[in-house]
Amino acid sequence: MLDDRKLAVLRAIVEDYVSTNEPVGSKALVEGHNLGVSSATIRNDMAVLEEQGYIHQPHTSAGRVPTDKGYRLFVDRLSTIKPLSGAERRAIETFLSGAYDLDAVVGRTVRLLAQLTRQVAVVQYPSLTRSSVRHVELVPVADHRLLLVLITNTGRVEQRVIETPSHLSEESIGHLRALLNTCLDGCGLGEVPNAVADLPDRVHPEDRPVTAAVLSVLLETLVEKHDEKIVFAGAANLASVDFSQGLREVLEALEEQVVLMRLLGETGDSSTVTVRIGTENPDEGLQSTSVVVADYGVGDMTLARLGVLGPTRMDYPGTMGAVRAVARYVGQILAGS
Amino acid sequence: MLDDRKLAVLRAIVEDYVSTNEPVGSKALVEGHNLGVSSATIRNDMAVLEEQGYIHQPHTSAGRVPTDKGYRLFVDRLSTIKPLSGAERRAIETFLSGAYDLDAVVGRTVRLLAQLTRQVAVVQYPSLTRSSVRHVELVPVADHRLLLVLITNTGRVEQRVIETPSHLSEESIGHLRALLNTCLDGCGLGEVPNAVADLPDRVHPEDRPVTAAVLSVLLETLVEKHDEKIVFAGAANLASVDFSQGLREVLEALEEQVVLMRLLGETGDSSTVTVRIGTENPDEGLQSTSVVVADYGVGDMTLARLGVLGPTRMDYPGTMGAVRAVARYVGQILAGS
DNA sequence: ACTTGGCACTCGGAAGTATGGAGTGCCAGT
DNA sequence: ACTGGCACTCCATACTTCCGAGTGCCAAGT
Repeated sequence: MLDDRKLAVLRAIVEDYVSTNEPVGSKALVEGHNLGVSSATIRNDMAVLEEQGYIHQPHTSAGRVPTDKGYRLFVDRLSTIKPLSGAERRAIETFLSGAYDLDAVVGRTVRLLAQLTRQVAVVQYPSLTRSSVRHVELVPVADHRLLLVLITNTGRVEQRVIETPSHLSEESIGHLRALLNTCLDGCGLGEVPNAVADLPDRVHPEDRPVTAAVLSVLLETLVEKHDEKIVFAGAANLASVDFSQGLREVLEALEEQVVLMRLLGETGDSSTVTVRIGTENPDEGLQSTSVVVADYGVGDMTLARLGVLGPTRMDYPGTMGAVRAVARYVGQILAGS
Repeated sequence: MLDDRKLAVLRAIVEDYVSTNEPVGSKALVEGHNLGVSSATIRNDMAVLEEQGYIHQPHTSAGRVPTDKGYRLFVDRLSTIKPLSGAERRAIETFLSGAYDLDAVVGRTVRLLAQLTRQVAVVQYPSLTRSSVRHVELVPVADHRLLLVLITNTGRVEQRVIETPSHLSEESIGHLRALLNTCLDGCGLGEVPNAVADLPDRVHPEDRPVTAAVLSVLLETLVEKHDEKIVFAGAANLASVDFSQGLREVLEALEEQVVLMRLLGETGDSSTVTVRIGTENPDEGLQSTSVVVADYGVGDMTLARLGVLGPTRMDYPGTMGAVRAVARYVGQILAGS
């Protein structure tokens, strides 16, 4: 259906359009990319490509612009992920290595990715559900108040204040703490409810109400924090692109946690980097943007996702390279901390 | 210099311009606000106001637009802070009361304020330096690793991992924990360095290296977190306003912690709400924006600031009302938690 | 000493009118 | 199957015109 030359033409169109932001015509193509044929031939090829829906001309007598379908083909078959330059790698390394806690890691990552790609970066915090309990701590902070601190193996720390029905002695607290930790050490967060089910029966009867209160807060915390936290950075980069009136919508979408969740959504197959182009996006306001997403994690355990959002007219190979590289580095950093 | 009628004219100009976003002419003024004089008189007044620099005409034969100086006069002498409607108050209350931890409080506050004012909201986390220690916790998480958790009376929780030079027994940890807490309970964060100065001498000699490590991390944490955390929301609201090309700059400024810090900067006098208009702003990219800032805190202790950023052409009375109200509610919420 | 109606003047913005050129589609020739 | 040539389309730009909102000023009125 599409011979090699037509594919080459499509690739050339995408590349030129991405770099110039102007519809590209047959003449420019033969000059810029030595295709070895004349502009008339190219025009014929372009006519075919247009008929198949890969490119589109804004008006008669204008050059061609890739369609979403055209970008899709380009990403799937015509481009290879571009590895980062040495300088960029070093930049990533130094930028990320100074991070001392999870917030810092995520914060730096998102800024780094935004800067590297000159687009909007989105990073999801490591999943709670897929991580496990490293430690539970109970701290009395006032007479009828306990602070519950939950530390996961991914370095995430959640804390909640518990109002206790009655006063607790240091001893009871110590006992409860010990119990909790033996029950839960290394326990996957999903299994916590089961693991603590019989706890109330194992404490001194008069401590049961307190235990129940603690457990209910603990379980609540797990449920509430189940929806993952997501941050973004680089919104300023949107301003330079000219979205046809859609800028406001894009910004609005970015501020909705739910939309961001969907945005990183299912990373389809298990390939390293997933790309969602234009109308392939679920959200209404993002129909003229593309998203490049990668999983990140420690070892072969996927913890969460990160990605980049930009106009469909985007440097896909470069962006994919940056996203992949950053995802890897973050995994390493998390593993080492 | 400026008689009452001229002030009334200025007020009318500001109000009209804010609501219509179009330069306002003498005719529109006499029609909209019953000033009791003819348009010719108004024109004379406007000429004076212009000469004094309170208003400005974009081009000959256009209406007048307030200058920064004009807005300043309006804010200082011509307007009163507009209290919120009952519905708005209730909205604030229900929206904020569901927050369970500091992150949630701040997160909800910033979104609420953005929605209420339809502008960009900025909220600073409660200051660490002005708060005090409620509890310090040491948790062993691995063989040579301790987690230090610092809980302040404002509900803020900081955690850091400590690499210890040698293994610590549960007992030593318990001892150290107890020591730390007796030393530091209720201690202002600024006084921490003094309070712990003699700690190494009070532990068992063989625990001294570990103690030193813990203390150094503790002090580090205090220093690092000294620069306050700031979040913003509502960037989408910027898109609806038309900044003369400056949108990108504004977005960039918003993403710089440092700039945000300066933005909330000195709340000049101790009045409830401070307004900084246009070129009064320190930052270059924000010369065409105004900022409305208020302190918030518990009782009469100021913890931090929050505010709103928008175009100089802004509904000052309404915005000031919203900022003041939200600041008060946040204080209440923090006091109650 | 203000205020007012009248009037000439200015100038930006909208709407209409050329014009140039980039790009196309098609066709006949190699 | 490719190429050069050619007529055609139509967007972008620049230029002109024109309308009207708004002004400043002045002379007359209170």
